[in-house]
Amino acid sequence: MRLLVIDGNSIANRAYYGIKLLTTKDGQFTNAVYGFLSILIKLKEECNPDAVAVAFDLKAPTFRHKMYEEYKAGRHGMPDELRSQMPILKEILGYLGYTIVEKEGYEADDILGTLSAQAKGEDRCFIATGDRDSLQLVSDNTTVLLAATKMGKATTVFYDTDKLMEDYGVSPKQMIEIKALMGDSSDNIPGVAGIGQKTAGDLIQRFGNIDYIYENIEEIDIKKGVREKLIKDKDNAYLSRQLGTICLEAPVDTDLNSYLIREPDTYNAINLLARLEMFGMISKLGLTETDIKQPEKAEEKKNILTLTEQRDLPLLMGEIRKQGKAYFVSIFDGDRLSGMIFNLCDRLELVNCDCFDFDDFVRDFVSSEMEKYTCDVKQLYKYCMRKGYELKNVKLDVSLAGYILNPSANDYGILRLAQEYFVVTGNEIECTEALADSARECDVLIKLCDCLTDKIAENSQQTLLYEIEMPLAQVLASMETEGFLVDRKGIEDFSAMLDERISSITESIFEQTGFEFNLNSPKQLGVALFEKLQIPCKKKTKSGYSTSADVLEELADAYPIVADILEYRTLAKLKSTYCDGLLKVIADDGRIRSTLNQTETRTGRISSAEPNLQNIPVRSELGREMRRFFTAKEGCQLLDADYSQIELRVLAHISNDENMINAFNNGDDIHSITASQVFDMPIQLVTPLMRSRAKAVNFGIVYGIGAFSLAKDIGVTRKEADAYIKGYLMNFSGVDNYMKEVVARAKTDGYVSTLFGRRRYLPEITASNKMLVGFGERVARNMPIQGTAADIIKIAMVRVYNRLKAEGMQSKLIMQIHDELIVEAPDAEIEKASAILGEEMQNAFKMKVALSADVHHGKTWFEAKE
DNA sequence: CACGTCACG
DNA sequence: ACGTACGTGACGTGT
Repeated sequence: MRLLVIDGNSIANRAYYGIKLLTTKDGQFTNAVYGFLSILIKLKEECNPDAVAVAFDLKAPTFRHKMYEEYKAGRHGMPDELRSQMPILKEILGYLGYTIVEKEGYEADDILGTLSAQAKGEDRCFIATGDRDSLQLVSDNTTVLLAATKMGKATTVFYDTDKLMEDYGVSPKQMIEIKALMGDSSDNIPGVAGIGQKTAGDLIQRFGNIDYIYENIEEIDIKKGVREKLIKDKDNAYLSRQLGTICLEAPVDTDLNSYLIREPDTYNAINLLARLEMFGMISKLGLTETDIKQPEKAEEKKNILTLTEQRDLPLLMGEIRKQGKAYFVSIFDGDRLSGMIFNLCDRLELVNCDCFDFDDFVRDFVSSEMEKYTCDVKQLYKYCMRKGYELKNVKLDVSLAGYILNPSANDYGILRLAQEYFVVTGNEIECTEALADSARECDVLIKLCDCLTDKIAENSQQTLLYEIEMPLAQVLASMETEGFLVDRKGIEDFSAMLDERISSITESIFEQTGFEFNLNSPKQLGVALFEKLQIPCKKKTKSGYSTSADVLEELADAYPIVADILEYRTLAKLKSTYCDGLLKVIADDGRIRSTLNQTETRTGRISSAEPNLQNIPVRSELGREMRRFFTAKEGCQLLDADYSQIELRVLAHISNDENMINAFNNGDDIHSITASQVFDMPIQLVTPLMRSRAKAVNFGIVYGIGAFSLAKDIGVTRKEADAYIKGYLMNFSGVDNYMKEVVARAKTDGYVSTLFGRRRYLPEITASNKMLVGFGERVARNMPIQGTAADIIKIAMVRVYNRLKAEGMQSKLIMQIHDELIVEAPDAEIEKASAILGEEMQNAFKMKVALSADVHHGKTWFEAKE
């Protein structure tokens, strides 16, 4: 028999500290469980055991150990975030078929020792632990697997007697002798004061054990100081040996047959893992839903995927219509719709467009009034737009519903959502491998829709889902389809110009250093600047010197080379990301089509990717030039409208701060007003410096503020920054109250929400890690503001899109940059479209302060930004 | 694939 | 004593 004995506490500890904190959305920490299971999978592969015992500490708090516990509680005690995971870990291990061993008054170590001693006659015994204490248990047939984390990757080192001799130069038994001398602070074993690992190892290698050492203490060849220390702590050495010897006779079940791996309880295991939101782990552990023996399931439903023949399409359409609601998934192969699967309750029906032409069917289906329930509807909207079909009456996109219910996930696919919301059907589907996932998606779709619809109603998030996100999907589809026309030649020329400037600045830099290196490597740059050139280093990162712009800027005046490097960075960024990056993605028609993600951000904003058009340079003069290459097509102009101070206006509204509301309603410049109030002087006397500091304070408030960071940002002392914040919160007491309230609510509810009910869960806000709590609090202060602003511009987008369409105009919304919308409008429509844009943005939502949006137009984005 | 850096709101 | 503003995405290096 091959026996694997795991030190449960030690491995859980390694897992907990080796993996960043993870939580489910309702706040249950899961990282230790996740890490433990990952290690377990690896161990099983490496050891191929027949029997597994997982040992846990269960120590009675005796007097001696009480001190030890208290000591541990102060320094290395088990944090609550880990403690809460232990029962769950034990539960899942049980379901997976492993036996847990624990005994009142004994540590896991003792159980490892006892079972390994018991396994003497067996083929092999493996002990898995993170703790070097157990190395004394190594024997001819007992191998200790030491789990360690190197560079964030879990590694195991196999210790047999040879390896032990190689690393420590001693036998397993002698490990105890070493410990007797060096002690172990984490286990409260005193050892001999002043003797560390090095000396202890050396002594035992030379003399074998402490008995010999003490019997011959005067004769043996050791340094005087060492001899004195040994004599002084002789009692401690013997006590330590006793304490450090692992018990081999713990009263646990020693019949190794009791630890044979059992058949897993798949049903409970999967359900628990799903509750822990560890969906990937289910398959990693080799559990599959079809394995589930569903105890309480009465109906023996078996879904069969049938292929619709061309001639049966009208029949299928009739059947869907009869059902009233169409539940379907679309299968895309790139931009091509390669098939659709419909859920007809008693079976799944595949319409495979590779077999025949089904354009007519698709057109009839999408443009029918049938209620449609599906997933990733933006993709289908885009397909329909390209084909010139109208997609009507989409009732639900489960991805969007999932995102509204919890925006912190990374995957909003049907199968993951089904697991998250316990929609497990276990139906077997007969179909080919290629279609398996789509078929399973379609299979769970009805139940998932019902479940998510209920949850949305429970949370009162109907408006958000049905009035904002669902209609927005179509708007985004249209924007993605339109794309943004760019001037390829312009970018190419700009790129060539940058190239020349980069060459010359590179040359100049290497002339100054006297040697060449890779300027793009922060590592090499750090070495060059701070070692070879001896420039004083201001800040370090975990992997070396920091060479970020804020550090370099401080050095730029004193060292011309640093200024050159900053310029190089600017030019290199412009060239690689903005010139070369964009040139790569220009379509044949000269337009760039970015993907606008609707389920990406935790605040409700949309994000833009491949390429990201939401971060085209604007702040620097040279970078801003890029915007000259984003243009309107022949006969059109770009309209650019941006909200003025939308986040601060939102803050004024939701905090109901009279002072701030009045400032906005008077049409005052908010940063100047803030300055005049924080610095307590008439607005006419506010200097530009004061205004800019006040502006930073306003930003800080929106971001959740800390005096330290504000100080760093505006270059004043911490104390001054603190005074600014205090002054701010005194003057804007409504804001002060709001900030306190929102944090308190986050702590009681576990989430914060926007004016429109968009939620973000903040499980970390009740953690014991102070940094994590601090982060949670800042997010709690920021998300409702950023998120409400995001809600508002989404409403505006839907309304602008619908108005332009309803009025039969050719103007198209083509881009959104968080508080800014861009429309491409035919010259003849400029005025009307501008008016629509401005009106819809300003009227998107009525608050206690009016929303204000400025609209400008021009041939290029550069010109349209006034 | 993670990290450092930097572009935007 | 320590680390410190919110939300994103892309590029290049180096493990």
